[in-house]
Amino acid sequence: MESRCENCIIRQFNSLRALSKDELKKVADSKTSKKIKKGEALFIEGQKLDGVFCVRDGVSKLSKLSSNGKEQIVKLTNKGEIMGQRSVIAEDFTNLSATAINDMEVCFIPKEIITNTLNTNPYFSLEVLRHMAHDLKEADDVIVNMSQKTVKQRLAEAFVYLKKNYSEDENGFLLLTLSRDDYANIVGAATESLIRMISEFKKKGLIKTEGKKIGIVEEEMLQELADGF
Amino acid sequence: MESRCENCIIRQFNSLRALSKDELKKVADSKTSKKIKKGEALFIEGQKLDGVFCVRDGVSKLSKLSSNGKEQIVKLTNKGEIMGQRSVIAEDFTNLSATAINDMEVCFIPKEIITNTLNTNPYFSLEVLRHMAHDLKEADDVIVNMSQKTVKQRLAEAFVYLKKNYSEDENGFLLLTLSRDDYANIVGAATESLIRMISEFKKKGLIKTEGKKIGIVEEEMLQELADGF
DNA sequence: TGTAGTAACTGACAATTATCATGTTTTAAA
DNA sequence: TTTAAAACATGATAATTGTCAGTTACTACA
Repeated sequence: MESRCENCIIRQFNSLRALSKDELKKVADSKTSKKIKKGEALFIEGQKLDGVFCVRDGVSKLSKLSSNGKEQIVKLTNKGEIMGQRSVIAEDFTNLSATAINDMEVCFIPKEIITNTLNTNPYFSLEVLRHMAHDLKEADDVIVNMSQKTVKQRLAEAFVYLKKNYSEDENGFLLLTLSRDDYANIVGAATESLIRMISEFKKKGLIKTEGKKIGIVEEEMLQELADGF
Repeated sequence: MESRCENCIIRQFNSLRALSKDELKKVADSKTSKKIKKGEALFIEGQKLDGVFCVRDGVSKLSKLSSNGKEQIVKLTNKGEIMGQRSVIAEDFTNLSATAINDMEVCFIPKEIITNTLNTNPYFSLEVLRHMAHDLKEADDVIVNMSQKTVKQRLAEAFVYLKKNYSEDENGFLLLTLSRDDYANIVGAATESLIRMISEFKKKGLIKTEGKKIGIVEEEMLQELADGF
């Protein structure tokens, strides 16, 4: 897998599209590709990152440990996203851990390339800035949801979100399969509470399950539930 | 109050310090100063902002309405901070409302100046980026606290935060006086629950009150409480 | 292919938090 | 200075959510 960034479609979806041909060449020359197996960590909260990760394939969770020892999932990354930029830009330790939810393919880009380009190419900075602005807005939304909604509402919202962003297979099951524990850590609830709620949703016909797999049956009703009706 | 940005100390604390003399002059020529009274809004969720606000004095709350109609305070701004940049950069409606908690003095800088400078001065972009990276990290922390901590812990944390960031008067009362409602909206709880908790903290000698004013008595114990001991 | 370990699930109960109702105090305006 | 409105406060109760203690089901691997 030594493909050149110049030919990589993924980059169209992130800030790397603002790079010139020359810059892109430099990235391609210094990047390394990695495969990460399901369950493995890309990086861990508190580490110093010496580069960023560009996700070619697979999904990861960005999480943080609370002082009570529970993990909170802050964000799921999409294909094409860049991880670790916050830490590289702020020259700071990561505040989050990244763990592969399924098998992943990522490219690692050393931080020197990133910071150099930030210093010289304002379009790149602006792209990164836009992306971060988007993340910040999403984070605000999460804060409001976490503080003002019940666990039931948050779970309903999570299902709608997953369907919209990670689509489903031919039988109507979410392509992204999360453990009950992961769901609990997204929604911020005890695993047992969450399992009960999944059972309840299933009983009401809002979702269907098949082993770990979950399918969204009544998207509109889930959305209404999430909005408090 | 037609002071020149060139002489304004405030700018040392935000991304405007990356501006050249010329750029600063342009800002000074196009900026307007405003006084905002306690309780008044600087902007409201959903508005299109045509500039950013640089806070010279006073404190404001950035908040967002949940679908249940309750307000959630996402962040308090400090003197020197710039508000509205996320919206201007993303060319997006504001996702937050900004309301003055006490009387404020702010400078309004038209967005054209900001975007022009972002396009031409990479140091400025980088400064803005760093600031946004910081905000994003803080937002992650808030998410974790909101999801994993009890109301009691969150309130304890809020008190410690307020003492650290907004200091206190000669009698040991927090300089920033918030209504019980505001506290409830920071902590994400019903006002009644919050009032009860304040009474409890007071009874235990962790804080003292005098009308609306609140003083932190046992900072370490509050911090421990916040961390779950 | 058995078996250990993990994940999924359920019940009973306790703790936390919200809601409603009501009273008191403070604030601001006539 | 009176008076209405808002903010603060408390009690009773209900709803939500967490915890503990188990059982069952799946998965991996020796």
